[in-house]
Amino acid sequence: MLDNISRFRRLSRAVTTHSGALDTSFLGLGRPLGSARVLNAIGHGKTDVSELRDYLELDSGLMSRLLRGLEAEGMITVESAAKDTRRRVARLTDAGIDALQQYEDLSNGSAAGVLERYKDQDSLLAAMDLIATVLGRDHIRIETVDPEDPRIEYCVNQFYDEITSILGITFDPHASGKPEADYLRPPKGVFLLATSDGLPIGCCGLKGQGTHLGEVKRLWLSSAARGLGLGKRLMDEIEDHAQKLGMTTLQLDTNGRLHAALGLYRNNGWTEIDRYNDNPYAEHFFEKQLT
Amino acid sequence: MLDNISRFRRLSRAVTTHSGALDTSFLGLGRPLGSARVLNAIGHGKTDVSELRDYLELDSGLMSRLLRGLEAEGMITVESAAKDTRRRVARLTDAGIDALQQYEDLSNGSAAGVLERYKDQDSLLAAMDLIATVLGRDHIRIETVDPEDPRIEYCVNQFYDEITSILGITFDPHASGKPEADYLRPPKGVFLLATSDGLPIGCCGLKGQGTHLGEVKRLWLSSAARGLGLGKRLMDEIEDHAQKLGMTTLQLDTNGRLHAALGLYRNNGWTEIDRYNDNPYAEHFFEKQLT
DNA sequence: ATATTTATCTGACCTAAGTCAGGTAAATCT
DNA sequence: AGATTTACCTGACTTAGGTCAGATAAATAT
Repeated sequence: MLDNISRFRRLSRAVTTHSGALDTSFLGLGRPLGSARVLNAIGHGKTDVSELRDYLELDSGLMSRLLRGLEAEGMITVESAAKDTRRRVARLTDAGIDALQQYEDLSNGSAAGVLERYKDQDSLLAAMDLIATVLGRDHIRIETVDPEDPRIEYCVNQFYDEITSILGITFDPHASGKPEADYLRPPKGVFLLATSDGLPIGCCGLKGQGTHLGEVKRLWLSSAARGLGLGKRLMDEIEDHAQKLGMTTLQLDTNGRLHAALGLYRNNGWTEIDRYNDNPYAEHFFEKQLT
Repeated sequence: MLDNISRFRRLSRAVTTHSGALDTSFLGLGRPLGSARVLNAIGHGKTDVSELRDYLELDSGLMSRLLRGLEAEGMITVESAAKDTRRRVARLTDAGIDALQQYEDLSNGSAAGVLERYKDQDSLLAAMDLIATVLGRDHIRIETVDPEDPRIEYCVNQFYDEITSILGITFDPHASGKPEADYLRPPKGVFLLATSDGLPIGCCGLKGQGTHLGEVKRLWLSSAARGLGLGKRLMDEIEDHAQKLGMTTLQLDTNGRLHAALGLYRNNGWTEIDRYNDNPYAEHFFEKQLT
């Protein structure tokens, strides 16, 4: 009925109308939007003036004037940094903290209003994650993190949930040989986390023993991140890290019902080998020589 | 990991960044955003100056100056209306039509870029439809339309597709007794269409024979419109129309696997009755007395 | 016919937002 | 130590966007 592009524009309209209404209510607090942005940024930990300028993409002159304005209002104080007295650091006063809270209340209220009124929040949130991730696909970050980082815990739990539902069984992580964190962090291994504007959308671990042999573990992609080539990006980075760690051969196991994963391995230089462990959930075993 | 409200705000950021980029490229055509909005509005049929003012919510002074600017640029001409010479009507010149086309190209290109780069367009579009519909839930319109309206055809095809996939069979609309359009339009019956910002999201037909007995047919809700109480709204309006058409009893048939529909009927005063037709796909039959 | 209303325009004025060219003082390089 | 760079500030200026109080002329009401 509506063509695809109209449907996209319909989303844009809905969201911008919604956040336009939010801007208007922000203005209701009697402070121009520019000052409000600065106040909010300071409240969210951007305290260095240079950091603020960078984050908000403002000219230094304009930035300076906005800070003077907030200072005159008694919302913030600005002091020179101890280390480098050229740098200046902004801090919220008590009045500033109150004002920030008003903004938070407004914006939470407006977001929460939509969410609370809708019955099936999970699918609504999943739809939001998908769209935000696809729109921001060029800004997906991959970083190395500690295997015990809470974001990794989140990813791995998602991973177990999916395996449980796909395999239709109660999956016991310990039965598949839960890798110990020490083997997944330098100097033996590494853990990669992919995020899109703060949301964890994928991970992959490389388990090592200090030998030439490494094992790829816990490759997971959020449903919001499928079809963006992120699986390949993660695997490529894992291989780079493996080489830097002195590995020459990588192995992994997987289940035949994880079609996307099987395709990824087969198309990227992995060859199927015989079973090399007793993981009851694994059916397929792969190996790749690093050159 | 991220709380729900952060996930919502993440979507807002992604969309507004995206349309902010569009605004910036609009500015690349060397015309301020305000003039661009006026030009686009005129191009989309808002030709009366008062209509433009109303639509764009601009002060008459500002409107006037923007029109003078576009006139000086040679994009539009403004003439007095024939009927009421106080009213003025704007019209695009050939140069204006060209300029409008540039804006259209930009905005189509930017939407199309996102869509084309993503493999699973259908689920992306479905996610967009869901969010736009939920955000715009207070602006859902229900109107009576002709049963042969192309938008109804679209809805009914969706309806058949869903039945086919839910029942796991090749559904033959004729076998379920395709109702003839004449029985679904005044004076015998009626057809309702629900739209959200132009997108058809639901429909319901009332089939009549000019007697006291009516039949509810083809109640369909887009997956984007579930959980918004739209099913009940449609049924309530159908009952109102039925009473105005002199009906006292309504009937309908449905399949047991359409759980949401069964729940809707059971919770809204319908009572299950014996089979009243030979529709092979129907398993449950309901009746409601109008008081 | 006169008074009132309506549709638009004009001029004067305002604010938010942003640019740009220096200026100052501290930090860093050579 | 002197030159250069960095971080921030100030003043002068511009543009977009918008408000408000009339002015004008046509349409409508009495």
